[in-house]
Amino acid sequence: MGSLKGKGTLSHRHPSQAGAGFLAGQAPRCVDQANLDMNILQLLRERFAQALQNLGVEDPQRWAEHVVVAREERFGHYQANLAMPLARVLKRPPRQIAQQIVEHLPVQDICHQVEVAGPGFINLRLAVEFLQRQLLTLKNDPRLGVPQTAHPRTIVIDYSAPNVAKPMHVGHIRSTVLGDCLYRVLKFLGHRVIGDNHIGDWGTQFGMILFGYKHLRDPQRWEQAPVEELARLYRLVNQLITYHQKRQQLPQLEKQLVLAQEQLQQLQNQPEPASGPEAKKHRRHLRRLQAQVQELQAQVQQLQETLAQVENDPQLASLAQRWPNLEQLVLQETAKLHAGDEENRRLWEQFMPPCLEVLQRIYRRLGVQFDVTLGESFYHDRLPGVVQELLELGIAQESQGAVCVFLPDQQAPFVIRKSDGAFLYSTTDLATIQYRMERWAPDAILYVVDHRQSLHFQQLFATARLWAKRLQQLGRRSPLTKLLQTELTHVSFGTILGPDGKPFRTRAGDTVGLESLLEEAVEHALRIVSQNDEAKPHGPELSPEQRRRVAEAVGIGAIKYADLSHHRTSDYVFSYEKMMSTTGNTATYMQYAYARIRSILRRGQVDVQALRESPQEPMLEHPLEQQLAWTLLRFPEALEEVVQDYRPNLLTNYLFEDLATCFTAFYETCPVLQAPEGPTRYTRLVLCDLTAQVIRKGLELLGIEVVEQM
RNA sequence: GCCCCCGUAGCUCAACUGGAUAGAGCAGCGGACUUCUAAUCCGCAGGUUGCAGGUUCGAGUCCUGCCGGGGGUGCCA
Repeated sequence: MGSLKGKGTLSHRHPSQAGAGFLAGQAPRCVDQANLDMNILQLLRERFAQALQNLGVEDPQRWAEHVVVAREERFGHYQANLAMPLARVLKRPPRQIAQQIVEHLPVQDICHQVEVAGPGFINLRLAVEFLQRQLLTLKNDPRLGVPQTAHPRTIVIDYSAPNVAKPMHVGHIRSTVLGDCLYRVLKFLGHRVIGDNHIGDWGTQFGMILFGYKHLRDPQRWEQAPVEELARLYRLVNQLITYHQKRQQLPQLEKQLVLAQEQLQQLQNQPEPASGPEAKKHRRHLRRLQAQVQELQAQVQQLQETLAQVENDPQLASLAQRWPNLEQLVLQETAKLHAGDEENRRLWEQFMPPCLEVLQRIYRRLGVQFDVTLGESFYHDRLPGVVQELLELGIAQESQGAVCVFLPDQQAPFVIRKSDGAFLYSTTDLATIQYRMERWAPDAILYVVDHRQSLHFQQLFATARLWAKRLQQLGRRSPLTKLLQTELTHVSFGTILGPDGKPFRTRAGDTVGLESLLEEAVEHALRIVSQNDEAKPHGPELSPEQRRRVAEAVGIGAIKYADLSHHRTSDYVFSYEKMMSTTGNTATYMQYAYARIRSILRRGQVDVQALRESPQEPMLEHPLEQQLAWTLLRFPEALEEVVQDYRPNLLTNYLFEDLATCFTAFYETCPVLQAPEGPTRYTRLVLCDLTAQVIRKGLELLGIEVVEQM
């Protein structure tokens, strides 16, 4: 895998933590046109397309997309803002066009009111009868109105991707949780989805445990708990290597600090320009330098602390002294593994199963699954061939001893083989694309990886496309040529921050282990659950065992929901308090809402199955009932939006802002069990049951569990 | 230096891809519990969409230039 230098903390795909941003994919997205027959929006768009076609408008489908959910309640349920732009094309007044569309619009069975407003907005109000009919179908639909797509695509999702030799940490949450959610949603919509955990099982970190095993192993611990021992060895070797690196860095860093301080001093002594752009520049420069000095001071201090940790521990200090060139030794172990050294291969095979088991333990707890787990080692054999082929095709060339791909409009080359002959992350990723095309010929490959790797993916995608294109030009038959029709998207995401607004770390500057993080969340949840249970008006209802189960769902759910409810490209602050707040947009609130509804059905001894199977059409009298019915019917629309830009927070928005809010309003004003026996009570029970089902399904698609009672 | 991303209420997000008076939720303030689980609900307040131009019937959204923040940048992943 190469040098240990560099800034990574030696984790696969997710080296550490920081910043925000994302790179848009360039190929077609997972948008599906003629998809949802129970999707009201889709239905209306189709009707608009018909009307437009009759009016002789070109490309009616595209224009019909201007039909959207009404921006405000007073505009009705849906609105169409297409007459204005259409006016430019048809060269007629927009109001007139709107009027004409309305006259040709076949929506009598859907809407009870269609009106033209303002400069040419078309506002649509759904008919109560329509809502009632739809609700009747919906209430016994296990898919809750979400049809299977008519155009299934094959989609590979590359997510989680931890390093096997190293414990998972906070940096793995987002990729794992986001990827899992997208996996669930796409699958539910009827696509053929392949979840691939591209683990790091062949890199330097393995060299570390090989070295550790050979020289630092505690035989007794190894006998008793091999996995824990390997983790300990990894941490130990890593700590020693880091020590040496930092030892080397310190003088330089100190020099930098002095330099920056001098510069600052100098600038401060200079007379400040009176005004104008010069003064501005001066101030800006000053600010930057001040920030730099502060940053450097903090770094130096942290570095010294890290060094002291080793030096003040006699055992660690002696180990550090014993192997001053540990880095090289570890690299040698890695190189031997790659070269097929018998002993290292044997150890690798011995280590892998327990390492995978550790990962599996976390995935089980998180409820995350993969279809395949093909790590770096799996592609090992392909790497020389990939480089060879790219050289032959003239896509790559030798430069300064390394093999590089020089891409147009990019100053930095894409290095695919180092000057020492070793392969890189880039090589493996190319081989992985090749393999995925051979095996699945996917329509899309999604990489759920943090935003800092956007350049890498830009280069990777460009290189892979170049490769496919050249093969096609040469008329060679290769599964790779299909890549030209394949969507390649870097689903990037921002950083999880600590309370200080900096990447989430322990006080010592280490990353936080994922397992302890989950543990703490569940503990926190247990306190909340117990507190609530004890405060119930008729006394506690949950046994200790039940409380523990609920706490597990609440704690894990909170972490996931916090992640998924934020815009994926932005950073967010990790806080147990916030994520388990009982008010607001949290899993806890949604789970509670679910439990509450279930409690109603339980208390009323409602036969849910009979309720769902009843042929009786609900009767929506109260405006809030109608509102709730409509919101329930919009579930498919929400999922469609999620998939459009791979944004789960649009699902959480729907569940909380639209559905839960609407439900509680209904719940406050429309008594359910106390309503007189008959259509009203029946309808309200149906609404309750459906809300519960949609919440449950929605949370399930987010990878979050519900509980019947809490 | 160069490249990429971001900037909307104190905070977290919307605004359906150029449409109507920029909307929600937290937090803040004021109300409502012998409850269908108050882990709730109702109301109030909160904005020059970082700044300045431009494109047009119409800009938070598109273009240009600034300001501010983050990330990346030839052999880490």
